Amino acid sequence: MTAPRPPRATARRAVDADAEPEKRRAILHAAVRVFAEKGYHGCRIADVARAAGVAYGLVYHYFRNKDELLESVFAEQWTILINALKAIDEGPGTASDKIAGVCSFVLDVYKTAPTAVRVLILEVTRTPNALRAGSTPQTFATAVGILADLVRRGQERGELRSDLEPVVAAAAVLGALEMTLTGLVMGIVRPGPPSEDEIDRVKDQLVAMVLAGLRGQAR
Amino acid sequence: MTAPRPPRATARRAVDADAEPEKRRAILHAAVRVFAEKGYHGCRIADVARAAGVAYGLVYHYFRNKDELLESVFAEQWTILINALKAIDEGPGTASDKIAGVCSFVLDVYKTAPTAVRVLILEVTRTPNALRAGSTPQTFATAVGILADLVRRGQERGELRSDLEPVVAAAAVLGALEMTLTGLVMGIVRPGPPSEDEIDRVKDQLVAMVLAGLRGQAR
Amino acid sequence: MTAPRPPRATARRAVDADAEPEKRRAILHAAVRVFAEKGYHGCRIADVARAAGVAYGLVYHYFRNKDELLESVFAEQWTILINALKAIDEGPGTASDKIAGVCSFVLDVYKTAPTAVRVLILEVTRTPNALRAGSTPQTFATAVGILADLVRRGQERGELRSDLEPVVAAAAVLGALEMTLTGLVMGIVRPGPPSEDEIDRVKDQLVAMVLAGLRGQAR
Amino acid sequence: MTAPRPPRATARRAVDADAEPEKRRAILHAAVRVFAEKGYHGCRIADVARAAGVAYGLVYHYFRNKDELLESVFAEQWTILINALKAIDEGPGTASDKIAGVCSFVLDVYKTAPTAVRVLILEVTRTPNALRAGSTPQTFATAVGILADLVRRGQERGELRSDLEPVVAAAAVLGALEMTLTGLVMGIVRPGPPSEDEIDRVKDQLVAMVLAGLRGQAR
DNA sequence: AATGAATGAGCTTTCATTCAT
DNA sequence: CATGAATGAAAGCTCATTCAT
Repeated sequence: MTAPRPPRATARRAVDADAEPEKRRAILHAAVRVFAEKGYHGCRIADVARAAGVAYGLVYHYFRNKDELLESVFAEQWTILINALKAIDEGPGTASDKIAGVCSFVLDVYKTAPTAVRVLILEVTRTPNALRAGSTPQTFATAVGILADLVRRGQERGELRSDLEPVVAAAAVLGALEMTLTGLVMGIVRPGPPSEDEIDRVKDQLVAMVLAGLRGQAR
Repeated sequence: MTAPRPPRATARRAVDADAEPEKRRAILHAAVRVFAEKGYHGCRIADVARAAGVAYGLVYHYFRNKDELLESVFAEQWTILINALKAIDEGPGTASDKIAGVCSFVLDVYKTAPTAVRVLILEVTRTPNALRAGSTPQTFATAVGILADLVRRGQERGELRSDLEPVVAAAAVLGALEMTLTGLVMGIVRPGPPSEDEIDRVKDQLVAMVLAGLRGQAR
Repeated sequence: MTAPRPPRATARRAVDADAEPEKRRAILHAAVRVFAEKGYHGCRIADVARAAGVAYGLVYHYFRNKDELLESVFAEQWTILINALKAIDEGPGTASDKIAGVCSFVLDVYKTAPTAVRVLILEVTRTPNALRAGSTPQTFATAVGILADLVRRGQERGELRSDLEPVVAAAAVLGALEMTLTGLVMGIVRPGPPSEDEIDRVKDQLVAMVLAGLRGQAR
Repeated sequence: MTAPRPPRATARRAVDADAEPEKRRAILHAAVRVFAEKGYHGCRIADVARAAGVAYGLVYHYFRNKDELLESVFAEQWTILINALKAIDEGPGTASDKIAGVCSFVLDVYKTAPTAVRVLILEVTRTPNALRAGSTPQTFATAVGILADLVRRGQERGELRSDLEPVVAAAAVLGALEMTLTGLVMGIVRPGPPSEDEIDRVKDQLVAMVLAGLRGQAR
């Protein structure tokens, strides 16, 4: 999930000066879980603290208030996604490969960390304005932007149809991805939590559909 | 305190017996606006009452509680959408025509009632479970179901590619529609509120993309 | 205490449109008591509500928050004092009479409403800045100003010594009044709550001292 | 983390054994400032630590708790005042001289340490009971007592009028002193922080007024 | 001696809901 | 029908105090 960092020269001192305190991490992770479970307003600080196994007040030691905590949750999740998008973008392959890669990435992460993905994708656009002001809108735009660039270059190389505005195409792809996920999560595709196989099958269909949509038929 | 009002000239009362009271409508409409503006939890009864220009308590005269009010909002909006989908579904034309019709319908409604559309589409999956139990989940499933049927018949008639599960395809189409809308609303496609022309342009691109995706590659 | 309003033509309807709600008054009065008893920070909203015999939330129905409540307490008390000062100022008598009248007024009110006086006099200058910004500083200045005017006119008429700046003299008089009261309240003059006789005796001494100070000896 | 400091050249340490640690002083001084600025309840331990430039926990190393810290602040300030009063009391001169001396002392100290004086004089009577139990009430009474003694001896020597109870007179003098100071501090006498000259001018007027008040009219 | 993370009781504030008029 | 005052549970936030290092 996190890009592989270059190994340290010296292995000692895992805890360095600017390292993030362990409990801060615990709180952040707990927040993701609780948030995913209960949504923005259902997510009580007390719940987060309990889930993280820390005292109530410690949350306020690390985060100014509830909004800042949840902003941090978003920021972190988006950072992960955006880094992944960038890595895919800068990697090898055709535009089609990369778009397929994006779909795969999201659905693969979903397999291992469904709650995180739910938070990331489902809650983005429905958070209160106050929060959005913090970080989300730009980050959302950034994610769309990366995808749009990808589409644009595919168009320039004649790989993708050129009668679509890149941003529009990017948004549509992201939306298809999100709602498919939602359908999976909500048990609309098939009741109950989806199996890995099922996720893969859906992934293939999604990729096929998306690519066909972006290439368009010659007719 | 309240001055006695002059009695009505005509005995309309009997006729209005089962008509929806004007103030109930006002409350419902206000709820849509406030809900769209602030989201589920940010939407306070006091806000709705103020926006509707009625007294606080009247909301509780017409609705048992907040959840019932918001359920009603959803129910109303979904009913409109589902009726439209059914009408399109049952109307004439190929599956492609109908899918294009759905996209057109949603984006056209958006032109005249953007907030309502936002509520309808954006808030569906993020409302508390309590609410979903009420009406939303089924309705959401219903909408997806209609679209899926449409896809299925298209496949049976050889019009659409048959390597996609209808529900998956339906979800993807709905998602593409929703996120494109979101992009428009959030000013990601172009800053500022979109013009009608712009919405139409986006609509054409969306339809082209979606149909290509559902038909498969020309190869 | 409140200036007598012109009697209404019709005696009915004691509760008119702009009348202050009874419970609001109850809360305000309770606030004075609790505030006097426990000071600014010791004064909990819960205490005030209980003392007023109303529900917790009602306090917030009438006052935006704690600060606004306490500001109102101040404003009310000061209004009473300032009105009394003005009445004395505009009444008949020499400057000496009026100054004696002011001392008498304060100590007399103290006899009947000791807590109110304590709040008014003791807490004025020690309230957090936030509160002062609200109302107190101007009002305090106003009270001093009225006294200073009184002194000035006494000087102009040759009744009081003219080698004192009116504001300085006014502040000193007010201070002597306050601290004497404090001494009485804190049992420094004599242990236990002071009797009415005692208050009168102290009053006489105070007046004698203050007037002598403001007249100065010719020597 | 803290770099090792060079050892002292001279073995002063033994001598300093019972000396007050430098950081303790820093905390105490910081407490005076913060306390003066924000009042008892507005004064947070964190603020004091920050103002003193020491770690949070160190405050608790030197003081058992917040109350003890603030008691120490009071105790220190009052000790200074009471010592000065005693020195003046036991020194040479008439009662009038001594009373003038007290006024001068307070206003002179105010010139060099305005915040300390404010704390000392302004906060005395408004601190929570808990604190008073510690030290303040007695000390306050002590200060008044010394002044009262001074007045009594002046009366016995026929220097001051004898129709005043010494405690009452003492309280009034202290009050006049305090409120004049307050007026100065709050910019009621003249806007902005007072100049030294201004303080001196006010002092002369105050002394003249107080002495006239205590001597009574020659009649 | 010195540090600052960690704790949790206590208070303020919000807001859905009720109810008397 | 209509009103809005009244209620109180629930949640956010603060800050004195403790403790491991």
